[in-house]
Amino acid sequence: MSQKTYADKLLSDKSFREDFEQEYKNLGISEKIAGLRHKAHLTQEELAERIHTTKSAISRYESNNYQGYSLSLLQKIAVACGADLEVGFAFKKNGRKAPAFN
Amino acid sequence: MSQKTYADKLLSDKSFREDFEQEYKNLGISEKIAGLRHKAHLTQEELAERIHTTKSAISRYESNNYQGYSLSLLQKIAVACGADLEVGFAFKKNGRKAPAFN
DNA sequence: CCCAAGGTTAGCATATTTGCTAACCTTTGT
DNA sequence: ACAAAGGTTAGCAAATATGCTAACCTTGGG
Repeated sequence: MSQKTYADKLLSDKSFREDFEQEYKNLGISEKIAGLRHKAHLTQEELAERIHTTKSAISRYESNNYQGYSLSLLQKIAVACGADLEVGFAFKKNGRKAPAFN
Repeated sequence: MSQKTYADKLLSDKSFREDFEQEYKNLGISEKIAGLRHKAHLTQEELAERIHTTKSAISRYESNNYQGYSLSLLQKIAVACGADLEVGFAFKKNGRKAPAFN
């Protein structure tokens, strides 16, 4: 069906993902978006329709080196996938793992 | 598609969606930013200097009806206050669960 | 081999955010 | 009363994100 996208690879190959997250200081957003979309069983085009944009915009958001995320668009994506967007600040604690979202 | 998902409900039930969007219009970000800044013992002006902007921009971000948050600026604020920015998606459970951040 | 589905990318006009200045308000201390 | 600190707001140019079209790539099925 679909080609194996970067986000797909990130989702399926755990060690690849860990390397990726160390190397790039992304917040991992792109992978989270792709993961959320897949859980909602939507294609990029279907998600795009729900938030009144086009599949190219979704692809851009799921691309690994994108920097321009806005909370408003992230929230539209969340709602369209039946989820909540959660945003918060956390002080680093020694050795403690970051809160798990999903 | 095959089944009526939660997202479908959000999309088809207008009043439900409006309530949802109203409630989560501004995720409480402004309060979280101000709280983080206070925990870091910084004034708006001091925080502004650290991220190379001005106090008016910080005030705008802490104002309760602002809509234009970008992840990049939120992350700068987090780092300047010695914290991490956490972003994630969570599927809704029954009732309202308080976000587990700080 | 073709074709279609799903995804990616480039390039552009428009919309929105950002940084900035300058003014203003409120509180606190002297 | 005055001054200063901390915060708010308006208004603007510049920077950046968004929506869009149109092309392209890759994979799987017939």
